[in-house]
Amino acid sequence: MYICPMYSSELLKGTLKTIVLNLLKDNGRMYGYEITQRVKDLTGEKIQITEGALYPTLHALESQGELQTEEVFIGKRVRKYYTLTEKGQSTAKEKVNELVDFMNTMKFLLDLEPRTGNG
Amino acid sequence: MYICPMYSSELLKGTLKTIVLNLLKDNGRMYGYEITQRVKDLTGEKIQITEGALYPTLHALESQGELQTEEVFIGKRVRKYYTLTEKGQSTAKEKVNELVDFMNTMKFLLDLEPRTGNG
DNA sequence: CAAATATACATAAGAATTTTAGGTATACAA
DNA sequence: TTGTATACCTAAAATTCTTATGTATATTTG
Repeated sequence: MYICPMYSSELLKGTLKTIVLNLLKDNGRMYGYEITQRVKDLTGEKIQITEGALYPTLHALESQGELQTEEVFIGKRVRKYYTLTEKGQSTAKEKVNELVDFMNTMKFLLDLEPRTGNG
Repeated sequence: MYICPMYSSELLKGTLKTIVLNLLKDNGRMYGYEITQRVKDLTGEKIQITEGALYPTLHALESQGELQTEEVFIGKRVRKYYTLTEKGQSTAKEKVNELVDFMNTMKFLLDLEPRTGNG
């Protein structure tokens, strides 16, 4: 039984930074691959962040001073852990508030009844 | 007193078709400029659809058979009214369902408490 | 132990969508 | 008559993501 189609990918656009910042806010520190798997697991595979989108985003957030990195060796492999900077913490809150506000606005816009008798 | 900043435009990405289809579903028929003004009014200027984004989207939806047009002269000016085709009506419902589902998934993803004691 | 899969990083070409910036023209208000 | 609103349109550039590819180590499976 096939249940969970992914969303048509357009919807995800613009939410990636918010997702990343918020996951790091809740989880302290995470590495890239872990983020992709966590999002996949938590959403029942409905949202799948591709590495081609994630890694450039992580690099951008780092260069903007939102994230800082810490490299840890796991055997012979390097794993790059990301944590929020102070700036990143406030940005995370702003982004989440903005997204919640946006979603409420969208619901209002979409749930509207046909306007009869008031316009 | 300045209250209502627009959303950082990234969030809007991917929602334009859904907004257009749903407005037409609720309002029967509308023309392009009307859509921009309606969205602006209904959202307190938080969401502003630019004409550069809207018109190409309307043309695309029409060429995909989601919309049909009707030209009406207002004085010397042509006004292009858009209405949903049958295909457009079912697409509108699908798109709205998809967006609502997506927003619920996002809220779940963002409202998560730090996971302590279960991993 | 060989092969396949999973982990883990990364970049780059191309696609899709939007912004920004223009263009045209009529209608109306100051 | 000058500015603003209405009403359509297009195109270059920017943004963001997908798809495809590359590299390498670790683990599982036959």
